[in-house]
Amino acid sequence: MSTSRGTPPSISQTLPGFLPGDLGWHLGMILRGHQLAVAQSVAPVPGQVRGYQLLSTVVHRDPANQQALGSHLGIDRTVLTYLIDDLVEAQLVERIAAPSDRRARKIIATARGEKLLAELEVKVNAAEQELLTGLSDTQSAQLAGLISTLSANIHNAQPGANPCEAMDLLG
Amino acid sequence: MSTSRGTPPSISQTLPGFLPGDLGWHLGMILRGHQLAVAQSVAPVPGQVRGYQLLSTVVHRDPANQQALGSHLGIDRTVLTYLIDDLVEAQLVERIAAPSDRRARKIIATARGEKLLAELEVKVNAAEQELLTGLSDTQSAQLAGLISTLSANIHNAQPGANPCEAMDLLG
DNA sequence: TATTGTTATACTCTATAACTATA
DNA sequence: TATAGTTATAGAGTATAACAATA
Repeated sequence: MSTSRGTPPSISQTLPGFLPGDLGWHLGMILRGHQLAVAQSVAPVPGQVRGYQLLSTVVHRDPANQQALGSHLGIDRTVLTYLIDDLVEAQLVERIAAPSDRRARKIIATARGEKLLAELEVKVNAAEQELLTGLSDTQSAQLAGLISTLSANIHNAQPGANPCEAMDLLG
Repeated sequence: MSTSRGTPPSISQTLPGFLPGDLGWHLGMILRGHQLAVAQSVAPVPGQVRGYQLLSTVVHRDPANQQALGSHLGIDRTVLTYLIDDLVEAQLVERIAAPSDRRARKIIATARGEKLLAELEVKVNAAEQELLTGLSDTQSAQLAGLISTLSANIHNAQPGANPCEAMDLLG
């Protein structure tokens, strides 16, 4: 019932006490810690971390329409509508007609939104650094590289059901 | 407004395109990928990944009572009651009187629960390995070590609001 | 008085389906 | 016919408060 040939050691066997499924447990723990750490920083934006990520994506990645934006954030389009509504009401973003498709709408940041994002990024950056206290610079860089690689792999391995496939449509 | 002195490079500066807050974005992406990857494997257990993690925790970590179990899983006690109810109904776990405290109840796995867990662990292990396809053995081991360290740091840094502080009470 | 677990209630988040306007 | 976005409804998940039993 075990792996029969000389298969590579599973992640559950690389560390003592690392059980099958613990990968998800640790990830959930870290993600909760992250959200707790940045919650105060992103409080001025509606929708907690989601709202911050939306604003950041709009400014830095310039998605062509709401679908691309929602796909990147892993948010369903029906949920995204309400979240954008809140940010529009806070005068942080606005909807404009997409240049190539009259059905679609492009989300752009207002001057106020860009200014707020710049301020929040300083705080979020500090919160993330504090979260990583205990890891050396080398370890932090290793972690950043590994999770980038892994999320890219997940992106490519599940082209049908992944939450960021539409990022190719940016611009 | 930037960091004034020679502070160590933040994780947002260690990789191109790594923005403040992207740590949470990548973690969320990987966590969703993980849950998607193991969802089919853990389907026989009520409560999805949560139910599997509960069963795994009960068998391998033997928490003293429901509070310790819920703290480890990051589940509120009011939610835990219903989740345990479902697993009890499926005859995978049962509630027994805690030896040291007549208020508390200890959750133990039934023979059926232990047998099912052993079967599911093989599948979960395979699913996690597939999720890590693209990472070398060395990289997988690095990742396992880093997220273990990081979740332990989060555990220690937030003794009041962390979800696994009660793991000291195990046994 | 504080804690463990349960229950009830309400709130949030998310998923499903129907609708419009465009392609 | 298919797609982008909106809206409404229902469902799952989560949080708050009150309660009984025990420390």
